[in-house]
Amino acid sequence: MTNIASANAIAQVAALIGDAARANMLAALMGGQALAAGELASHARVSAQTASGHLARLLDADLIAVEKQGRHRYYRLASPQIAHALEALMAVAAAGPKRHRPPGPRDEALRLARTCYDHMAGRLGIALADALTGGDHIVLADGAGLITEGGRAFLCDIGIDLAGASNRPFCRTCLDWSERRPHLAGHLGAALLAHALARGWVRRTTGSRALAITPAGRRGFIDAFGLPQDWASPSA
Amino acid sequence: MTNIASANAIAQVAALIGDAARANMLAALMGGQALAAGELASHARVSAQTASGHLARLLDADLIAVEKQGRHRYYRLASPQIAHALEALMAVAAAGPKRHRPPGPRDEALRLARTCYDHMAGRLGIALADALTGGDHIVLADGAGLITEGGRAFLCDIGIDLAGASNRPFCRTCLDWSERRPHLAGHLGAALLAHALARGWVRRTTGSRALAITPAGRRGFIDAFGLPQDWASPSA
DNA sequence: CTCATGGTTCGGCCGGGACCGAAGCATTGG
DNA sequence: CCAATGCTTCGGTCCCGGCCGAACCATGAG
Repeated sequence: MTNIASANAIAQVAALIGDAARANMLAALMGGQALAAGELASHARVSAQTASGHLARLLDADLIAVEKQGRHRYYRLASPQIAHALEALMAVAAAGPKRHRPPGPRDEALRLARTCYDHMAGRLGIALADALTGGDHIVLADGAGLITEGGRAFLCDIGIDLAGASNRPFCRTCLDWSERRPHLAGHLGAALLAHALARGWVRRTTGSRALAITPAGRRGFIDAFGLPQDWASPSA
Repeated sequence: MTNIASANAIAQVAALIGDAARANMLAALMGGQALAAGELASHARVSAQTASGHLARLLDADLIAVEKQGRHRYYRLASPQIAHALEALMAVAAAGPKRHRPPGPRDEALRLARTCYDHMAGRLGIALADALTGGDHIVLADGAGLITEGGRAFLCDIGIDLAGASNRPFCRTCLDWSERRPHLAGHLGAALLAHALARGWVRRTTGSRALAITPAGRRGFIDAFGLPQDWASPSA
């Protein structure tokens, strides 16, 4: 008898994620921004009442959190742990049944650059991970990585301060579902996205997880991180 | 419109895990050993027919794999990715709703030492992680870690060969659900368990994930890894 | 105050799927 | 060849839970 209580707890969480409407809502929230109930309803393609019911259940289970603002209610993922679990499920789903695997996002903009919870994904995310790895600034293991001493200095020069992270790099990897290769997540991934947004290298787009790369970004990423000139071209 | 195809794929996987009977089966398989259909049925407390149906669905989705042997059919998790996803869900479930959280395993033997898929968990797993971290043999980040040069030599001396892992440490952490602290998983974790089993330091117990620590193990762990004398006493 | 908008609650409908009894295959042993 | 064991397939029941229409609150605007 392995502990059946914990198995049942897993089942409850998984059952919540295991509904198409709720999964679509959670996937939308993986974009990293808080979304209003109505937006989530349209993402999931269900009516407002139905969405409300789903959101109440997700809220009750602490999978999401809510913030009231005027007559809107903005929902977001309750914790990075939730995002991590969704990523792991995504990896399983992508690797699993070969028959009906989604051929990745149709939208070219999404393949190029998008947000993934709180960091960058798509070819941009992968190019950054490759560049940092190639420059010996980070070392990637399976599922995670560490920042080297040189890498810490390098990032500090660029202007990315890994606050207080004396010996705790907070660097994780996340399997990119369009490119099937790992990109940077975790604390470092979030810091990179914040930095790129602050410098105006990328802009969020409304209604999509796609990131728009500005002209300054085209130069900035190449100059600062040493990305190859042709990093934006499809598939490595 | 974020990609709804991938969200639906997640939903299908999560829905499979999100049933109490199937979750219990998968949790049992997290012990790392292949189990026969009948054993899984009793773990899940359902009839053989019901279990068979569940197993067929899990098999169809490539969450588990089967090996026929005589008139038995032994099922196991299809990949470490599956185990990883289950771990992540377990972490969410444990951190989630405060009301009905399972107070951890009642069984003292499980709290002391048990298998977690292919590595060691419980106070033993945590003590090993702490000792290796304290000795600067590994460095843990959130969710992963790297082996230092000294650590590689140290492990090699003990007799643990990290075959071909030149610069790829294959070292992950896994949140221990009884102790709420990370223990070692990944390639290194599996190697440690294999080593302990080979030396006769621990033995698998039938019908449970608990690991029995032999007298040789009591000495071996302390001598080889420098565990504190009182590592087995409850909570650090 | 009154209306419009965003969101939630209530009630009833309905389908998917979990469950078990019974029967049907395979494999091993006598 | 027959019996026992382990597992799967079939058929039928039943209930959980997703869905929407309608009505009900809350907030902000005129």
